[in-house]
Amino acid sequence: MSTESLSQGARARARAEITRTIQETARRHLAEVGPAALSLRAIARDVGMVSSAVYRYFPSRDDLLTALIVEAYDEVGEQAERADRACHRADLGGRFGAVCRAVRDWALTHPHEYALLYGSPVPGYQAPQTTVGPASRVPLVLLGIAADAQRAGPAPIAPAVQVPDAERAALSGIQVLLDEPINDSLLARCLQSWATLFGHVSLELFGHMHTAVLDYDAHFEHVVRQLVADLGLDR
Amino acid sequence: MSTESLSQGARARARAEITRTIQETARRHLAEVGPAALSLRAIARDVGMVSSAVYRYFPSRDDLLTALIVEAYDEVGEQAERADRACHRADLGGRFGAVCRAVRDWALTHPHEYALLYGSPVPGYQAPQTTVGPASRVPLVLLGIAADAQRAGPAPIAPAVQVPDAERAALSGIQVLLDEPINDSLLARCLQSWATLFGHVSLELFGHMHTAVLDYDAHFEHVVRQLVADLGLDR
DNA sequence: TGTACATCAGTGAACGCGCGTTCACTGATGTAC
DNA sequence: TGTACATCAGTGAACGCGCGTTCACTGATGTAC
Repeated sequence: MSTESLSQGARARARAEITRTIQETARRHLAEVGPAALSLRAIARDVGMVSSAVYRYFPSRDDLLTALIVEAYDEVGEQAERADRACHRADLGGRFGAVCRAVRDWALTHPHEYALLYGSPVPGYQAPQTTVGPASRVPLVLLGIAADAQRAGPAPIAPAVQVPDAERAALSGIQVLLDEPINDSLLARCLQSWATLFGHVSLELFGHMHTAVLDYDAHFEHVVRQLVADLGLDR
Repeated sequence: MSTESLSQGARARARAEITRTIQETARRHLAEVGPAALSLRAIARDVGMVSSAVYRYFPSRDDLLTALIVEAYDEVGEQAERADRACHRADLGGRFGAVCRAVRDWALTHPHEYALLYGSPVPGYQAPQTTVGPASRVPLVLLGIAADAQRAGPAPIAPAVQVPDAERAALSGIQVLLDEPINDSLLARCLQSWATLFGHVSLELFGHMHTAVLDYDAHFEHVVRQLVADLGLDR
């Protein structure tokens, strides 16, 4: 008998397991039909319950959605963190590229989940505070690389436009989240690369590069290399 | 009597007018409830018809959606073109910035339309060939600026990463669409800026910059200025 | 250790709603002679 | 110019479907004495 079952009792254990089953089934449905067509009734049917029984586990459809969103954010976040960790700390360009690739790979293998997180907001759904932490994992990985770059000393960084006061102020909200402040020019570049990364993935995944770009992989690789150069990470 | 009414006859004229009314009503609904909640029945109700009557004008919900998509693409496209035209031809940086601002402004004032075009694909909907032309208006404006930049002669362009053969090949699909080829390095940068632009707008509009970036306008302006510099348009 | 009671998972029916699409039909508008 | 016929817009009912959520209830599992 595991500690878990000892500490929980059979009822609580069953409850946890069924909650998990429902969420896994929901996740499978999400992957197959997408966020818009996700149906509590269909999930219940698939689990083998009557639809009203699901309410014992999730108070509403939105709560189930929240669970899925958090799970998905955690998944991309972890992929990104793992990719970062697998690189030598000093290989800043390698780390940045690995993170970008991890995000894109996850998106390509989980298109509907990606759309749930980064596509159109689900109508009527208001994301609760719970999602904020998981949602910031990927950005934090990118910022971590920027922080290490700064710590490594001034780089032959690509000529960056001067940061005006307005932008400095706009970025101060991020600065307070960081252990030590990042020079604004690098921080701005970092945010810009964040937009480029997700912009590229969204345009690709949502079909806007169709017929124009012939080889998505090659183009993405090139863009990443260019971003590394622009961030001054290729030393 | 207008030429239109003469050449068309009363029935055809009425038909055109009602078709327009339906589409305008649909557009209003789209702006209010978003693509996912768009309902043919609700539109018909609002127009003052029975739902089945709409089928005299649009063979299916998807055809109505296509009309809205084309209309929206044409709208952003025209805004972008107009913004470009309003600048001095030689002011390449100014033109690029104006186009970026036009796209973002349109997105901010038409969030649901933006989501329809650049957000998650509508489930079950397959965009027909008709949308391709209107969809490429914005990219073509950006490419036009790049072409003019090239025509203006070599620029003190920001150090660009060398374009490998794979990327060159990936971009050849765009080259054939252009009047005269653009140097691959600039073309790659141009596509990258396209991703940054739409990435920024999507992240902003879909709520991912919340609490992190404090002043969206200021940050966007800075990113645009940086893009102009990276593209070598600030001469 | 055994019994009485409380807790809780799951049922099944119902509420109230909405959707896209089809089809036979009516009645007005246009067309051809 | 007037009449017969064809075209076509719009109606209203129906098909068949699905959804999220509530609620009174049953019966099994746990808890306290």
